[in-house]
Amino acid sequence: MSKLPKRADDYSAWYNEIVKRADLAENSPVRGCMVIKPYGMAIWEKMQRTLDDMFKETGHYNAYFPLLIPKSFLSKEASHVEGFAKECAVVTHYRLKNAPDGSGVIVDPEARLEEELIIRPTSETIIWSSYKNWIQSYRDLPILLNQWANVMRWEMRTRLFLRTAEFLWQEGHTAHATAQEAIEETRTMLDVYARFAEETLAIPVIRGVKSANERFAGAEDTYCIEAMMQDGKALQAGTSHFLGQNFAKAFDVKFAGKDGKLDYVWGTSWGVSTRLMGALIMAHSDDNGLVLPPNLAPIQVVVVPIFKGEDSVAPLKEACNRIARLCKKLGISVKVDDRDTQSPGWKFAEYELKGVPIRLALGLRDLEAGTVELFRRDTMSKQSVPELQLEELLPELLEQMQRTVYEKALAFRQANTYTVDSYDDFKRLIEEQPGFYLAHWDGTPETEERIKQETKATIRCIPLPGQLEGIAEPGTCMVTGKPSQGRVVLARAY
RNA sequence: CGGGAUGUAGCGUAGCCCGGUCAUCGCGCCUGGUUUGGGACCAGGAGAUCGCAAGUUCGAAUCUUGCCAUCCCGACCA
Repeated sequence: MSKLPKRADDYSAWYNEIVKRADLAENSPVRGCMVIKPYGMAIWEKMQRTLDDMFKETGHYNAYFPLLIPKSFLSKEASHVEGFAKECAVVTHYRLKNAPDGSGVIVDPEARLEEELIIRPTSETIIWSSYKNWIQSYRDLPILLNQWANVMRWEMRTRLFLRTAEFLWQEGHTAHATAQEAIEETRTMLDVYARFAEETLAIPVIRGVKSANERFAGAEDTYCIEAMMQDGKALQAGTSHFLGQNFAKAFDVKFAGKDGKLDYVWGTSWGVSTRLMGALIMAHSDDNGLVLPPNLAPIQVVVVPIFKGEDSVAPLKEACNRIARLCKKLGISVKVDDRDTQSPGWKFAEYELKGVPIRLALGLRDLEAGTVELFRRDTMSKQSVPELQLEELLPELLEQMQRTVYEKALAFRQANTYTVDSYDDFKRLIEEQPGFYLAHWDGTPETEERIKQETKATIRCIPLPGQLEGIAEPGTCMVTGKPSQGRVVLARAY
């Protein structure tokens, strides 16, 4: 097996190769759609489990709504349909038949649907059509639902995990009696996402608000978490929307308050997708392959025996199994790879490619000395440790590695974040050194559009208070010189 | 969807310009043996209607046209 492309030579080739070689996903026969392979799915499942627990802790329940949405639903909220119309797949027929000329099957023209169905690009509309039936009184509120689902957006250019036509995600949809409560929900979920990104994915994020141009179609406000990838580009890792009464009005969802007056319900929606897999890869991995934070690694410790002659097999296997039992006792996911069909060197390279955090190798020398060779993936360093110390060492080390991976990503972001005051400087610097740029902006969509046209950079977010040092002071817009309340984050983005 | 490139075995490739024993090589795969402290070695073997479809021709991987897919650059986007 040859080496991966290097990040410095061709970042996107490196990304594409790592996804395939680490056995995460591959392209399918269907344009823009991916096959998520078992190892990739195992990582996604770990993300799901952690998030799902966090949603439940914050009072949410799971539900499931249909894949297909009546076409008429989508058009009820004007800006929503405008945002999604260009990328919808449509079901028009419900039957196939044999072609008269025997060439296969064709769509039966007799079986045309009365009303065409849209494959969901997101589920606000179908969910709010149900909420209309579920909500009459303030006593029915709040409704706090989440669903794990697939959605489809007919993208022009796709990349595995980062942008696929079909992707897996979760979408939360909540309904509230007051604007205040809905806004709090929006912020709570943003916080859940930020904690998940930082504690589980080990990716530092900036919490912020989107500018009007970048807002979700149908939302009053879109909050987001923005992460930096190793090529200095930004990736939106999660969004939480305050929907105001937009969908309640579109679907006529009213409730009677304590005072007996009817009012429209306030809504939120929030989601993260398999795109997080892309974020995970691009935030941490290196030229040797994946680097997984221990909290997400399907295999946290792999144990590899190094055989030497027939007589060494039984005792080495026994020692490996002894270590595996210890790991299980400690709640560490472990795999013993005692195949004699692959050489130790092959296995080393393989598990490095797959990002297994810790590798323990042991041969006859170790058996005699009572040691194992311990390799950690994040630093690519080896040391010999007494087997008896593993019980103490492994949990400690996994925890430490989780922190190290996070700190490395944070240091990278800090090293690639710049403050800039002149638009000419910005235009030059964004070419020379990709990263986050903190600059003053006059708050108008026109200026934002101009920056985007001229530099391909966008306003990633207006950071929430306390997110970044020294950006809260007022100043003047770097483009127009008009007043600005504080600095915003600009970057080129995925 | 606009501009560019590519498509030959599971993967990476040679051949294409100058149609005709050219389907080449490496990895991987299978069998047997020797091995195992950083992607082992030797011997033997299997595997390809040269992306798909039409056309030109006595003859097409090679020339022409259309389509499909992938990658890069734009527009769009989680």
